[in-house]
Amino acid sequence: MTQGLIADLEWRGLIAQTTDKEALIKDLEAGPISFYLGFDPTAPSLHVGNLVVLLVMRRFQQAGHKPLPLVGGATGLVGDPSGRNEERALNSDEVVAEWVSRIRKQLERFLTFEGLNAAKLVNNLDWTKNVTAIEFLRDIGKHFSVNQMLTKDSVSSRLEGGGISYTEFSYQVLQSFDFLELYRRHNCILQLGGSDQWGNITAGLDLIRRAESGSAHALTIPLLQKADGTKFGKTAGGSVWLDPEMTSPYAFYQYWIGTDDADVERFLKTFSFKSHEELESLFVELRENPGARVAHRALAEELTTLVHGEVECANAQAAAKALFGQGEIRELDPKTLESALSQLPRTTIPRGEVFPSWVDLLAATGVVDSKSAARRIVKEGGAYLNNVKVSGEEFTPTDSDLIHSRFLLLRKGKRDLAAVEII
RNA sequence: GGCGGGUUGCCCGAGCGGCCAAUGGGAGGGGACUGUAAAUCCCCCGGCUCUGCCUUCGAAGGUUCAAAUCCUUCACCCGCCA
Repeated sequence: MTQGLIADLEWRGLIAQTTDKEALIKDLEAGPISFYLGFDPTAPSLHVGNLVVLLVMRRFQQAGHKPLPLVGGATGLVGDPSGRNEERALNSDEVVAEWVSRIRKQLERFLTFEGLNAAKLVNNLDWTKNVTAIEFLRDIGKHFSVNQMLTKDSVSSRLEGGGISYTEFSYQVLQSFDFLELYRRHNCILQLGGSDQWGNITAGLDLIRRAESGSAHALTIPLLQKADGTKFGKTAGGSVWLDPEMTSPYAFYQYWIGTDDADVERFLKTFSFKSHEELESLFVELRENPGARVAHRALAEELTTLVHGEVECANAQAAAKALFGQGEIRELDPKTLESALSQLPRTTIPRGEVFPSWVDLLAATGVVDSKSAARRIVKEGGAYLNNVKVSGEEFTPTDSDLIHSRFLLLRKGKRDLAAVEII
């Protein structure tokens, strides 16, 4: 397996930059190595953008290497300036600690914590919290040249723009310290990261050289770009999270189904663990018969299964089939319908209560942001009840609109759905 | 510390006393076409008890019949000088 790891990553377009590639390959083939990849807790959950690098970590583990997934309990308190043109808002200790624990839990899903090359979760707060400011300045800071620090992209772009605080300026020193500590404690000789991490990672290599006369490697992964130039992993509603409470498995599945044709091949190469042959045949299918969306489905299925499990994936698929099916929604059997609707945002109305007007109902379910927006969408012909367009503002649903005398299915546009349940 | 410039809706950016919920672009939304894709075309894009009303143009006061537009103070940003 170790054999073509780097070649495989190259085929997938997952290598942006590496330090001496020959030496890296040699070390990788000489036997299992320890490597690390850090995630800063900047939100309560990881998102699909993190998945890109996380799955590269998984590939390394499958090739026999030992992952040290790091959660930035310390760095998350400071804020990484990379890729930002503004200072980050600082979060409180409690909030960051909470996010750390949630992210740890998520990471566990993607790596194996058993066997010879079991992954080991680490938190940089463990080795930074007891270091005094003086120790830090003397033992670590002394190895850094401010001249060099200033040349890092993350810093220089901020010097030209909105400025940078001493706090964020110091970030690269903290991250370097992590690499040094992991090198010392676990003989970690490789750090992975997004391509925006190159500067931070190489700073760590320098520190290892100066402090320990040691040498290590860096490998960065390109930031995933979308064909239309918009940000990967964002929808109108915000980021696509891995936490099912924040992005439902259904919404997660739908995100991948909606992938631009022009992006599908690259996304599959980035995320899929299928064999090259299987992938190639999907690409052929995509080219010859894009309307069938076979590759889109394969992508959505594999990722939803990986992140949410087979059961949730099956539910999301069943819901998609039921809700987007050409068939008459009323003819779905109650069980299928109920499980499909359970994937959607849901509003309840006590049985016997009068129904709100069409506009009020749309606003209440959250498919639109306000009543004005509801009126607008109704006028434009974009509002549907039970898959039938309802364009009169005056309309108010009645009992006869209920499916199986319990549900209403509201839709805005092609795919923005919500359920109303009478209880 | 001094002088000057700036802060406008999700973002960029016009407006510089009434004709301003505020030009334009982008993002976003709906419709048509197609395939839950892209491109294209049309429409929309503060809120509400919607032919009208209410709240917005960094914050708070003030002038005026009338302010995003004028004045005062405060906050933040950006230049130049010290």
